[in-house]
Amino acid sequence: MSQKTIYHYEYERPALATDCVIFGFDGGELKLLLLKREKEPFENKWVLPGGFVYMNETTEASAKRILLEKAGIKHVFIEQLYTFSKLDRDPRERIVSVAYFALVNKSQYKLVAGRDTIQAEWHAISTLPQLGFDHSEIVTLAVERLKGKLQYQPIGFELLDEKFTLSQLQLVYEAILQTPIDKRNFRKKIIGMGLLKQLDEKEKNVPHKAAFYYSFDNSAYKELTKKGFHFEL
Amino acid sequence: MSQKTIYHYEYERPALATDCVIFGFDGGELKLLLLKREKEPFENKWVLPGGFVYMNETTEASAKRILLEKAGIKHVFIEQLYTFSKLDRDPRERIVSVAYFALVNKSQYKLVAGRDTIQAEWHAISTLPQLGFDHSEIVTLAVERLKGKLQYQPIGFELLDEKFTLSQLQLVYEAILQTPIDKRNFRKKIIGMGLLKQLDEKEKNVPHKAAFYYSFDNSAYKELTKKGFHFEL
DNA sequence: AATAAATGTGTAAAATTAACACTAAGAAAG
DNA sequence: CTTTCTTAGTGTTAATTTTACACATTTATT
Repeated sequence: MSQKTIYHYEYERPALATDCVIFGFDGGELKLLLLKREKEPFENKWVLPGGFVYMNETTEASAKRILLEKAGIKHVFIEQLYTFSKLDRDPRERIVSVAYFALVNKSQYKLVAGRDTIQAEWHAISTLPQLGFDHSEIVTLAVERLKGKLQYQPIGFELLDEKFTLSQLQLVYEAILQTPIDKRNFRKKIIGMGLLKQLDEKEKNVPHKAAFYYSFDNSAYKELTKKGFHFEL
Repeated sequence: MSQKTIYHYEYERPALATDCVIFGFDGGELKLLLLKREKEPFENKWVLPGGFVYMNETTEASAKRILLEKAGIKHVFIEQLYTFSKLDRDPRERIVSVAYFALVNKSQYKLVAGRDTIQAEWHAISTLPQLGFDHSEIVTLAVERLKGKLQYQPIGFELLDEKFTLSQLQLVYEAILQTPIDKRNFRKKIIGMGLLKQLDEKEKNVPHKAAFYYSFDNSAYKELTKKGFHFEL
């Protein structure tokens, strides 16, 4: 039924792939979604979700497809990170990989344990296992980029529910920037920007004073951006 | 003598190339090195220097090779910019391109007019001609990135001679950031960082008071960086 | 009713940034 | 050789931003 087609080129070509660094946040910690490889090379090692780029898709489309196919994740913040091209980064053949990083509201995605019989798990950034290929390098760069980005783009809440408390948001910043932040100063600054809407709703069933929920006001952000505003924590 | 080898793959592969955005600075203006195409597609249009990635080189090595082959430029600041992968960015076939940007001391390089009989010319950023392929998009991103980078990494002098005056440096900042800067505040700040060595030498043959030359103190920068210092204009 | 836990709030000191103008040096022109 | 032109070099003050810091409030639990 399926006839094998072979493609010919006058010059040798590296294969082109994408890899995804998927960040989540939980219990005050930054996490990473990893897959366990079930084949050589790096059998039983943890790796980033990745795959080859199809001829009819951009690298970004490819990354999004991989997010969906390998982790069931869609409609999330995603951005190109860097292109990795060391000659021996894959022992099988020359593969150049365009890496992307994504910010996910972890609680919204139940891991489809066993999808494609691949094991997928969230790992705390601080206790990552050894990774296959050059994926440690990719992760290191992604974490750096995330740190930088967090400070001059409002992306912290991409890791949270649509409604979040200011304390939750502060925890995100503290976990990623790896530094304690003064509560009053944080609130003053972040509220002062006018990017958050305070909702009428409060937390429920918490064993202490309930906090108000906030949500990111995207239209306000767009307006301000148009006027030359630029976010900075 | 040369037998044509054909490479075949089980799956179709995009071709992989690099393109270089080469910045120079001159007469108070930011400039870009462009080549004039002499073949279809985009015959007689200006484009960025670029070429295919060889199997035995990383994309960065490829970009550096292109810098040298097409512009005679070597040993300069170069950094990966972004990977462009729109399906139709090249009308001939699918080519994914990893773009790099380089900062060059323009006065050090006489343009080898006619190398490969290709016309190479510096164009002011403010008056660029229409570019072939998706190169306008690449340039736009490169300029943005340069603006951002300039403010939190000491790279301004990459565009100048090894010895430069503070006024020259200020001009670089003003041209790229597109904003006037107060002379006294600029000097205070940049000198206060301790990254510049004042030399004994002064300008010569200027029709006014001669300015001292300075040079970037790389070892001081490394030391400071180790101690957690981070540059910010 | 008391306890425990996290929310929410303002002020003062310190540090940084922004604004601003004149003298000094050197070459060129008369 | 005097004047003119051009750019170098330099400090202070006000305004703004950032940092540091503590207690009363609310809610669930015991």
